[in-house]
Parts: sequence; structure tokens; C-alpha cells
Amino acid sequence: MTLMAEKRTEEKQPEEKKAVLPPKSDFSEWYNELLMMGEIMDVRYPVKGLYVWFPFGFEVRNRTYAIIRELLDKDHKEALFPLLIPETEFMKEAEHIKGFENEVYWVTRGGKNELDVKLALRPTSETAIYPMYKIWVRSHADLPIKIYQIVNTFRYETKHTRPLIRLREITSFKEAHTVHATWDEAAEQVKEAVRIYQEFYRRLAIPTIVSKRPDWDKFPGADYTMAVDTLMPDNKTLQIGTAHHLGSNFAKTFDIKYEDLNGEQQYAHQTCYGISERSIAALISVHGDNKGLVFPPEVAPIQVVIIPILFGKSVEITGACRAVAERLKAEGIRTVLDESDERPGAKYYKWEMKGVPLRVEIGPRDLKNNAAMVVRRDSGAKETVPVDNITEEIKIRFESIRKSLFEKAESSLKERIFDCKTLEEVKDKLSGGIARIPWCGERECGLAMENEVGAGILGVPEGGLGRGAGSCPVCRKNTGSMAIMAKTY
RNA sequence: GGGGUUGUAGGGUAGUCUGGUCCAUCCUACGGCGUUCGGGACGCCGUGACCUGAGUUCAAAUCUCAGCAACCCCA
Repeated sequence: MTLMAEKRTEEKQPEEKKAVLPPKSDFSEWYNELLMMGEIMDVRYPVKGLYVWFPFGFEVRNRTYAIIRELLDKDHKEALFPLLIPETEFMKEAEHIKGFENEVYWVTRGGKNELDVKLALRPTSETAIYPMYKIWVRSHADLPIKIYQIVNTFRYETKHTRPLIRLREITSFKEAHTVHATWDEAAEQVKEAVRIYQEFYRRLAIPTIVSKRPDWDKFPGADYTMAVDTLMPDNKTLQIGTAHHLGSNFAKTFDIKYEDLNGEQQYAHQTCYGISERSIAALISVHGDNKGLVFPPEVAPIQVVIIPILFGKSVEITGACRAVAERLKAEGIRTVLDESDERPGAKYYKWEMKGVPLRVEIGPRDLKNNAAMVVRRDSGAKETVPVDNITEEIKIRFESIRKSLFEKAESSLKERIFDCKTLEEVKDKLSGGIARIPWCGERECGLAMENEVGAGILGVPEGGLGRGAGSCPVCRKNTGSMAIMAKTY
């Protein structure tokens, strides 16, 4: 007994010297552990599907959402609608209800009194916003309306919940709702929304695929849905943005009409499009590595950490570090000088976990040469730079980091898209990423394909990815369009 | 929707099968003091846990049931 116990502890010692992140190849464990160790989210809140943002994670969120705000604010207005939706409004649009009724939380009591009209916690806000749009829209001169809000929404998910990915409370739902005179104008707005989202994800260095969702997978109540997906490290796709053309479906149920130039009453046409904290899940998962978080400088809460390398008491080094920190801060660079009583190596690991894009080390050798060691988080590259133009050197590296993060992520995505001719091939490739296969576009064929391979059709992608030549694996008809299929979150 | 596994300090664990040896093991983290500092330092001192509720029993971390929560597999 004693012998065995001793043996076991001996075996364990070399591997787990320090609390360490599981390798990224064990994606699920890596992801959960990183959220905690990187202080993004505390997953210990005692209600299923609800999680807590740590201040650090919340700052990442806020810096990320500042980008989407900046992009939208060019021609949208931000507003705020109530969380509670009366059952009477919620129940108006038949298809919409069907899509959500199984996941709605209901408020049925106020104190001890039963409510006459139950109140839904918004699963999304169409039915909160459109009764107001009915009041606000009178004439063609009121159009277009482009409003967004960033709010929490609630969905009673029955499947496996996951932090940032499948939640019962979505804390950061950015939803835009627009109203237009014509169907075509609304269609243009959907395109614009997709363009904005792609721009947004480019800023985050996340490569995306845009595709039109098959008819059976569109937003309940929409004419069609465009979706933005990215590919996660475990080869499942994550939907990180959607834009829906609502036609005049909701306008008819909520009676949103405008008077046109000829004095006729016309139904309005609408769109809505959304992004959630799944964008943060993608940000973390796409760029992170075995050492922890990796952030593009724009959203990194801390952009530069300065580590003094001290031998004995060295006023000179401390002084030099402080001077550099002050200069960087004066330039608006988010800088931390780590003067804590830890060994430099321990500090390196700590700040690498937090995803700080650049580390600056200043020690006796550097001081002698009036230089500093600059180390990139993304590549680990170490370079000596003169202290005199350190701010410029750092700014140059920021842009280079964002670019190389994007390039790396993009080639990783491309490597995991496989051209297939048969459903057998698709089945074979799915565990490695996305399968691309001809599809005639017919519903029956699509459903048969999904059924056969046990994965979803994301749709026919925009651009070259969606075009090709071949025959539909089900009906054998020749087609020029290619669908992508993948395991999805 | 169906099936399975699990719940012990802030995190990870031993102990659970076979109830008593356990005011609960080890690693890590955290606080104090000192020596240290170019990739996870060391010494000394200290803090901190049996998911919740009911039951069985002389005795429950350990057995039973329920709840809550987490994870895995299948549709």
C-alpha cells in the first residue's frame, strides 16, 4: 500500500509542477479552464446556463463591443427597449412563436398576485420593439429607421449550456432592427449588415464564412437569413452573427404602415441582425494557445507589460522601467509595470495567460545599451529595440500582430475546408472541419444530405466558396452551387 | 428527448467499493516575514473543504432517496 502510494506521487511530480492549462487540443477542457485562469468568466454561478463576467473579461467584452458600436453608429441610433414583453404582443406572430415558445421564461406573478397578462423575458426583441415601430412609423419620410440595442436576453436552453456559447441568459445581445419602404431596400440593408459584421470580425482578426441559411434553418418569421460562421479549434463551426430579412411579415402582424408618395398606406419592410458574446468565445478560441489567451492589441485590456529584471537593489532599472511606462501611457498605450515580488519567469507565464500582446523587459544588459527587450505574445519573437523610440516600435508591432493573427487564423480555416463529391467523403471529413459539396438547393435533397451525414448544411457561401461545378449527391442534377456542411455548436 | 458518470479548501485531487483509523491526503493558490530575481525561486509561519435536504445507523465524506449543479455518450 505504502509502496504504491509513493510510486504514484513520484510519477506525478514531473508533469504537474504548477497549475497548468490543458492543451488546446483538448478544446473543451482548455476552453473552460482558460475562462477561469484568464479571468474572463466565472463559471461557478449556481444556476445552469448563467455565468459571471470577471472585470478583466468584461473589459475585453466592452472593448470588443466598442468596435461594433463604432461601426454601427455611422448610421444607426442606439436605444433601449424593455426586458418584459406582454404575452399579447409576444403571441402575435405565429411562426415566430413556434420558433421560441419552448424556450421562453415567463413572469407570472408580481409579489403575491397572479398577473392578468403574463410577461415574457425577451428571447429576442422583435415583439418588444415592433409595437413601438407601429407608432413611430407614419410616412415614407420617417424611413429608414435603423436602431440597435445591446441587452441581455433569456432562453430556456434544454441542451448542454456552455459559457459564452450556449447560455440561458445572453448578456450581450447586440440586436439591430431596421424599417424600410421596400423589400429591395431591406435586402440592401441585410447586405450592409453582413458587411459590417465582416468588418467587425476583421478587426478582431477572426476569419468568417458568410452563407445563406437553408430555408429550414432560417429565423422564425423571416424571408431569409444570412449567417456569419467561424470554425472553432475542435472543428465545429460557431455561428457568430446573423442578419434576417423579415419582408413585411412582422409589419403585417404588428401593423407597421407608412404613407407613400402617392398618399397610399403601405406595409413597411424590415430587417434585424444580431451579434452576441459568441464573438468573445470566437476571439478567445481562435487566437488562444497552450499558454493562454492571445488578444489583438485593439481589444486587449493590457497592451504592454513591463518586467524589470532586478539584481539586488537597482534603482536605475526601476527608474528606467517607470520612465518607459509613463511614456507609453502618455501615448494612450494600456501599460502595466509589474513590480510585484515574483521571479521574471513567473511573471512571463502570468501575463502570457492574460493575453498581453507585448512584453517589455529591461535589465542590466539593456540598460547599458539604452535598449529594451520586446517580446511578442503571438509569435514569441524577441527583439532588442532602442528605448528612445520604443513607442513607435510598439505601435508598429501592434499592427503587425493583428495582421499575423488574422493570417494565421485564416490559413487555419482554409486548411480545414474540404472539397467533397460524395456524402461518404463528407462523413469522412467532418471530424476535420468543413465539407464543401455540390447541392442543387432543393429542400428534400438538403434534408436528405443532413440526415445521411449527421451534420447540418450551413448554406451556400457568398463568393467563390459557394460556386463550383458538380452534381447534387442526392438527385444527381448538375449544379453550380456548393454548400458547406459541418458539425455545429 | 434518452442513457451514463460525477460533486471533498479559490483550483486540481486522495479517501467512498468494504461506515468507525479522518477535528480528512497531497499539489496548487492565498496571507505574513526573510533571502532572491534574463523563463514557473527557496526557507519558516499561517488561512482554507466533505453540494443541499431528508432517511438508515450506536456511528455517514463513505449507504439510500430527492433536489441542485457539472461532465460524457447517443438521437
